[in-house]
Amino acid sequence: MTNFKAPDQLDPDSRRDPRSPKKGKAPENLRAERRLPAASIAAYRGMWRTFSALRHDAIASGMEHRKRRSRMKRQKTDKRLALTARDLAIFELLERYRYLRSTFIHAFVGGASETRFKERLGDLYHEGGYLNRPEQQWETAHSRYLPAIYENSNRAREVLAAHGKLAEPCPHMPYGAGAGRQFVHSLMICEVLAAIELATVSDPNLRFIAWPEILAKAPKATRNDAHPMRLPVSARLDKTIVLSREYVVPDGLFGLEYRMTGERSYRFFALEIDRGTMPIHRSNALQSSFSAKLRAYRDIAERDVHKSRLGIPNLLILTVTSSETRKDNMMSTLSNEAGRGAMFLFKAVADLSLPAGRQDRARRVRGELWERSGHPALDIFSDTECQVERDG
DNA sequence: GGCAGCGTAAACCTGCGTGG
DNA sequence: CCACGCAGGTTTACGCTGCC
Repeated sequence: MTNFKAPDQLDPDSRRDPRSPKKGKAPENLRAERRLPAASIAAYRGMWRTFSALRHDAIASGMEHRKRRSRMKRQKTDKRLALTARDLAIFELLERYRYLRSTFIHAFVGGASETRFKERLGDLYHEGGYLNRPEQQWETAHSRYLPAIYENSNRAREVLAAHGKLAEPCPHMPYGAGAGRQFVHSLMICEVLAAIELATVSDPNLRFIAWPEILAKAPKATRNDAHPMRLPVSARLDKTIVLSREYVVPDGLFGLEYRMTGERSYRFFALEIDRGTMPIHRSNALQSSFSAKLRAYRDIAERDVHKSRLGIPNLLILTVTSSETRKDNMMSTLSNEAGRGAMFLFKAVADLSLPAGRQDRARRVRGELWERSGHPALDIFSDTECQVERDG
């Protein structure tokens, strides 16, 4: 049986190191949760054994040595599980980023020991069933050597709902049918966005602006739209090019707030993840291609769609590709077309699914500058060249 | 009421075994 | 081959009981 604490019984201070002195007393409700009727204690005194003691006895007597559980299949051992505030933080994080590896989750919600943290994730998966390990992750060749990928189960969502913390799912990570086929793509969106957000959390001069905040400040018509992230494109871009697409939906949309100087400045970004599946060029402009997408974004910028539709002052397009060659091809495509080259930023990121060794995956995104065609490379974490905007 | 002792729980650690 | 699971151990906090 899991020992699930009711919403009002969570220890708000459970993330602290218990060895460090705690200021004040524990909340009354927590103490109430731990209290047992005196009669029960008297009845059980002397024969009441802890779970771990029982487990030690079982092993000592040679009755049963517990086999290592499969990482791919849920297997309960009836270990007690009391949810903590940190567990809720994990659930909240996984509502924002549908798929994240254990190392990313640890980087966000903390804990002195990553090993111990992974064990906790294992408990939330095996014992509580609060987390899932999506099966698609085991299909890739190196998956066994990589930190496990987690997502929330419905049970985690029920807990969040009980605490009034269940937010709307992010539109680029839909929970609907068919989302499974987009697993690798969705994972890459999550990892790139999470790496960028992680790069900001340790820097007091930076603040990550997530999609819900952008949407909350968008014009009313957009907020009421069933597909607010759709950015409408002109049907006819010029006399010769007609695009089939009526809108572009970025893989991700986020902002960065810079506080390096007294004034706050902002940049907003549309993220495009390219896994090499879409052709860069196509002779037929009606078919989807990377260059058609670039034209669509250029059209959006020229008509200030980002301002009218989302209420954001600027928009840069980040394209993350899987190889240097492909990135170079994309950038040369761009150089053949005049104007607005400064808004397109490129970075080739080595496959995030491959073993990273000692290298921090997050640093691969933060580490280098973003390249531009015909313009100097840009550090998106620095406010140079950044438009200064008043807050709000 | 105050305090010591005990039990429980939840953090932490290192070291080693092992599934796929 | 590597992350994860597990064993064994420590530290800290807190509630309960019994004693003074």
